[in-house]
Parts: sequence; C-alpha cells; structure tokens
Amino acid sequence: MGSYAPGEAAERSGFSLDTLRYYERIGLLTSVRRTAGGQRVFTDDDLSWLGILRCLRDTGMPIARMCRYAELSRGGEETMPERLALLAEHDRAVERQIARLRAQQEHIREKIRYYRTHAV
Amino acid sequence: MGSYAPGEAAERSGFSLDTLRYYERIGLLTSVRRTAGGQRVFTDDDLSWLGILRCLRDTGMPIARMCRYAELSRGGEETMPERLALLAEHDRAVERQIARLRAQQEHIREKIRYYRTHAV
DNA sequence: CTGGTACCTGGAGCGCGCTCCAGGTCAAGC
DNA sequence: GCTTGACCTGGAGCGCGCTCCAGGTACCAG
Repeated sequence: MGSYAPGEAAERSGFSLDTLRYYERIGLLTSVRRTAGGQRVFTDDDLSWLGILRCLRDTGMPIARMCRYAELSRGGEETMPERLALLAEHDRAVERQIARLRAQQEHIREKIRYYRTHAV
Repeated sequence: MGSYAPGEAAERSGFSLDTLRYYERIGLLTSVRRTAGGQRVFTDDDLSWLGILRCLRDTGMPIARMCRYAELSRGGEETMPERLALLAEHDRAVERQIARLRAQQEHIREKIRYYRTHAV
C-alpha cells in the first residue's frame, strides 16, 4: 500500500500504460509524482482517482467532461456545487441510457420470440 | 404509405442521408430500389429493417456484426438458428451492459451522497 | 559493473462510424 | 423550357479515445 510503479498501477486500475500517460497529458491525472530519474510513482490516492475515472468512462462520460470534473476537483471547496451538479446530471444521463437499453432490449426479445415461434 | 424519398426515409428512420448511403455501401441495406433516374426509393420494409438496425446499433452492436446479421437475413430459412443465436447472444451482452451501468451508477450516487453530506 | 527489463518522451497512426465535399443529375412547379 | 432543390457518386476527412513507435534512460538483480 502507498506507492506503485506504473506497471502495477496499470494492472490495478485496468488502464493501459499508454492510457495512463495519455490521461496525464490531457490533464485528467495531474498529481502523479516522479522519482529523481523521472519515473512515475502512483499513490493510493491516484488509484482511487483512477477508479472514479473508470466509473465515469464506463458509463459513457466524454473525456472533455471528465477533464472539466478534474479541473473542478483541483479547485477548492467552492467548486463543490458544480461538481455535484455535474455528477447529478451524469447520473440522469446514465438513467436515460439504461432506460433506452431496456426498451431496445425488449424489441430484440420480441424478435427472438418471433424467430422461436415461426422458425423450425 | 409504401414508398418514401431518401429525405423522408432519413427523417423517419432517424439516420442521416449519408448514413443511409453508407449502410448501403457496406451491405447493411441491400433491397433499396431506384427510380429510372437512379434516385433511391424506400419501402415500408426498408424502414422496418432500418428500425432493427437502429435497435441493434443503439444497444452497441458493432457494425461488422450487424453486417453478419444482414447477410444471414438475406439467406434462407436455414439461417434461422444462427440469426436466433446471434440475437440471443446480443441480448445477453445488453444484459451485461445494463448490469455494469447499474453498478457504476451506484458508485456515482455514493459520490453524490458524499458531496451532499460533506459539503456546504 | 553489467545486463535486462521497465519506463521515459514526443509524435505519428489507427479503428470505428460516420460526415463532408466536388462536381454532376433528376424531377416537380411555374 | 427553366429553375430550384433534392439527390447522385466516389473518395477524402473527421472526432474520439486511445495505441504504437523510435530512440533513449532508469533501476534492480546478480
């Protein structure tokens, strides 16, 4: 616990090394320390931030929006309302996404039932 | 009812004209008739096929897989089992997708609750 | 000290699913 | 007949989110 080499961070977070470097470049990941020689060192905090990113990413948040969230998180307490608003809005987006998936899934199931009864 | 100009087909299906032409190029849409002058004419059947494509697309099926489905649909009765299998597999994929969304949504909601109680 | 592997950087490239463009054709209304 | 707008084709380009590469450096094991 406490500090992880890049390879281990990749493994634990589920992001590739290239993706971790990419996220750093675009400002999604800013707090990663370095050794004297310039190698990255990830902390538990970094990993938990990556956990949040994974969660937002997997639920379809565009990277630009994640960057906005990251920016707010770097800001102080006064960004709390906006962070909250952003997450709440995303929560609603996920809800809509699930509802649409369910509806479309129902159509697929009808199609399947149709095949089951009309074929063979 | 029965035949639609490209613009109307686009409007009714929700796909852009360019997307309709693209789907035709890659073989997702093969039955569209033409006027003597070469303009497309869409039928109700075309529109209902487009409805299926929209459904598969919106639930995240890759285009290559939709092409496979289209190919099977052009085949005879004997492709029924494979079509059925393809749809059933996709249904399971959608189910997994929804489950993952729900799980991640729960994390987001925890985060929101955290902000609500700790901030302001 | 040496070897080997893990890591570094900047920048180019990729795969998907469209989207746009140039330059021309078709067709309905006046 | 003429205009006007919708449509045609082949092919290039784009936006996203990575992914790969070349050429070089760091660090640990023996």
